[in-house]
Amino acid sequence: MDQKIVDQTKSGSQNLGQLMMLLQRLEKHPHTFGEAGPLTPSEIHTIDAIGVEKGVLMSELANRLQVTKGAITQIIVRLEEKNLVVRTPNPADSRSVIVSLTPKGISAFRAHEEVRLHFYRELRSQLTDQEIEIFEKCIEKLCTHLRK
Amino acid sequence: MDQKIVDQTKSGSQNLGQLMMLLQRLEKHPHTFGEAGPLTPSEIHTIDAIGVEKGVLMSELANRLQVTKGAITQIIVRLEEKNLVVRTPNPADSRSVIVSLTPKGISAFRAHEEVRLHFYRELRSQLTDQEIEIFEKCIEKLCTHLRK
DNA sequence: CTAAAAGGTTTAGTAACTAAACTAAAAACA
DNA sequence: TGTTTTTAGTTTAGTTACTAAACCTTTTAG
Repeated sequence: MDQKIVDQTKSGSQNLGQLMMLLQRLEKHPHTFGEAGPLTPSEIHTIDAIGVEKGVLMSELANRLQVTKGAITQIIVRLEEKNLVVRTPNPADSRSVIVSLTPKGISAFRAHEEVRLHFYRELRSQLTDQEIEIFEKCIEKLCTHLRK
Repeated sequence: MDQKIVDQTKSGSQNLGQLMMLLQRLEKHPHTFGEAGPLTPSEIHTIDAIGVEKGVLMSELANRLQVTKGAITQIIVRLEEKNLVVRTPNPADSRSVIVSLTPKGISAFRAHEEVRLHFYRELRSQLTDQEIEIFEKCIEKLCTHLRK
């Protein structure tokens, strides 16, 4: 009777596990984005977290990426050497440092955004409007569920 | 007009990015499974890939986990030291080695399976039957899409 | 005005790899 | 059959992406 549900749950959770594995694998190797040379996953991830809007403090970045301040210092040094970000002193508080993207960094950000969008558009093209709606809802649920 | 679709695609791809980040974060720290002590993500992942059915060759394991043979040797040495796996010579081919789970390893496998199932059941409980069906379909599409 | 907190950096150490050189056994070939 | 090539696995040295802890500087609080 409810053996069917048990089996469904099992295969569904396995599929979800599969998906997680594939996503992880996707984000494992360096890729070239825009004018920037090949960037490691954590480099492009950091650029993504800085964003194009305005500068970010080191500590805010550590917060967004959920790593220690020391880790941020290290990766920002590397990105600065590659001319993808700049560090400017914060006029409002001389302890802190504002990190922002250089034009080259912005180009990498845009290129990465484009890759994501392309991927997602491709996926959407294979689904009906109703399916898309439900899928997005599920992803959001999954996210809130993971954040707990 | 189709500005709406553009915006939807953008937010959807951002949600998917969010999901990827959360999944990555989830699989970042060691956890305790069954009788085994705390296991790192790659340790439990390897145990998962070995499975309870029957032994696996080192090379098959490298294949499943998509890492080099050297990486497998290293992690299997560690898992063997922790008494979670055993290496037995392959009677059919003396070059190769069969890896299989010890009772302690099996207990970790089961515990991990249970965590996944619990997580997935929880998610399902928040969705209607129809939503579940569509969600699973989307996950499968996403998987095949990622494997391309 | 001093003590504590907050922002960053530095250093040493770890996990999880890779690439390349290596050994041994099995398969292919000629 | 004997030799070459391939396959299975190991070893080693080096890399990336961290963490934890000690350390400066400023800023904020009592």
